[in-house]
Amino acid sequence: MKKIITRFAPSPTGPLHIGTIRTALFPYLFSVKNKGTFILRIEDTDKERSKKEWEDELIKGLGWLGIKWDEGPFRQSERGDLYEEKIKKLIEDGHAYYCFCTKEEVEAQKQYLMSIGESPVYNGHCRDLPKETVDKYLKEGKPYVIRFKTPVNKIISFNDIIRGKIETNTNTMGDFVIAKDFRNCLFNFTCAVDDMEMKVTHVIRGEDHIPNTPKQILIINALGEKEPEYAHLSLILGTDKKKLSKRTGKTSLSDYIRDGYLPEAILNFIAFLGWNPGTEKEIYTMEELINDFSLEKIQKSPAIFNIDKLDWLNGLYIRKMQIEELTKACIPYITGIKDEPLEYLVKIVSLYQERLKKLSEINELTDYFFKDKLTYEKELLLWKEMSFEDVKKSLEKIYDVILNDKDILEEANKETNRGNILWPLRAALTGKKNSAGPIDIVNVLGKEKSLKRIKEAIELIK
RNA sequence: GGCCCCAUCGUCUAACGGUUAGGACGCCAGAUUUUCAAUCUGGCAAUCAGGGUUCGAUUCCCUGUGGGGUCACCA
Repeated sequence: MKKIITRFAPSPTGPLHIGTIRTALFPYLFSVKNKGTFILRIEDTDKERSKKEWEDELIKGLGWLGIKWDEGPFRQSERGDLYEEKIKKLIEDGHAYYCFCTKEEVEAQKQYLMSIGESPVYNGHCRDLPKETVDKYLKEGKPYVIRFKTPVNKIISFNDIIRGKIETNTNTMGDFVIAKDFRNCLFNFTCAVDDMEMKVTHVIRGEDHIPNTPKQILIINALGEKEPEYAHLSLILGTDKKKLSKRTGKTSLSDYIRDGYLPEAILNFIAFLGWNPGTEKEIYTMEELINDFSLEKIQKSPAIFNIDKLDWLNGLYIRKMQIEELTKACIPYITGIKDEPLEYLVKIVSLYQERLKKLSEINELTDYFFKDKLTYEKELLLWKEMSFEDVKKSLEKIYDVILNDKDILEEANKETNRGNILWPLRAALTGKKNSAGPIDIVNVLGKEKSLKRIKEAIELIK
């Protein structure tokens, strides 16, 4: 069987989008599963919008997720010679031609055609210009573009692995532009040439490329090769059912990294947006994904990005982490750290491991460990029917218990309701409505600090 | 507007043409509990509409509706 070659071909024109990750993940999984080759190709033919910083972010992001490529990164900006050669060949063979129409003329045509309800395509004005005229215009230095000579009224058909047969009449696409000049080729052309030259067997990409596919097939065929297989992934939508955008939520991977999502959770979540193994298992490592992946099980309909499920998954992966590893991951998020030893931080983080959904939450949850003095309303110390007088008595009692190293729980159980002891203690130690268990906190905070905070609480209600 | 794609709980989804339409997230209730989580138990909740084909349609076909994509000298 032919060796499988897939590619991920992003444009470095902005932050790494969460939807883009999926168009990287699926061809990656497919190629690794089939022991194929996965190529990273940077499509940076748009010199205005392509930036090195975006490429760096892209590569960093893929590394963070654990998506590894076998070949590349290849940059289209470095492949100009190849494109020039191919475009010349197309012109020589009569598959492409110079067009001298101005942008304005073409735009006006398009508007007109749309207004009368027809496909807005180029009218072929320069399609059959006599050679002498072309030479004359070129000599005069008249601005031009190069258009592909699309066959008239022909059905281009391909069998999409995910969607089945897709047919397009060439009349709906017309003679599209493939290059501004020999050194400035456009997307459909460079993409087709590269897929062909790199011997890509499976093009797996977003469904926004479906309309481009027949154009690319035409180009590849005109260059004398057979087109690859195509698989078009549905898009990821925001909660407003529109293409995921900044308006409806965070879209770039860096935002999610900053919030403290784990790569395992992002990967697991993204993989299950539009794919599932057909079983009820849904917690998957990369290894397992590779093992169970198949293009046939990919969903045709678009999926809405549901942050609640990601949060749940992330919490799950956080709970599975080794505590020391989790602590190290949390440290960058804790703003109050001075020179506390790692083992102390480990104790703090372990108090919150099962309460954490995102690493970024650790700061607010544990800030009381890093403050000298807590500020809170004295009402916070009140538990159910207690009066301030009751609270004061409770706190004084706990003070005595801790001072004399007595068992806190045992003492609390002597009360009619142990909340009478435990709630004011918790509030005094943390200054918060919700927290980890007070006895655990005393153990981490230490006797001296705990006593100090209880004393401060007693002062507060005086 | 032309062309193309899509359609099962709120969301992600399962169901060789025959299932009480299953699971997960979320939500609600209960258990546990000093709070919040975590955990466990239970509950609510879906086949877009109308026509066919068939003994039987979530599943196949047609039409409609809805949503999305695309129509660049962007990718």
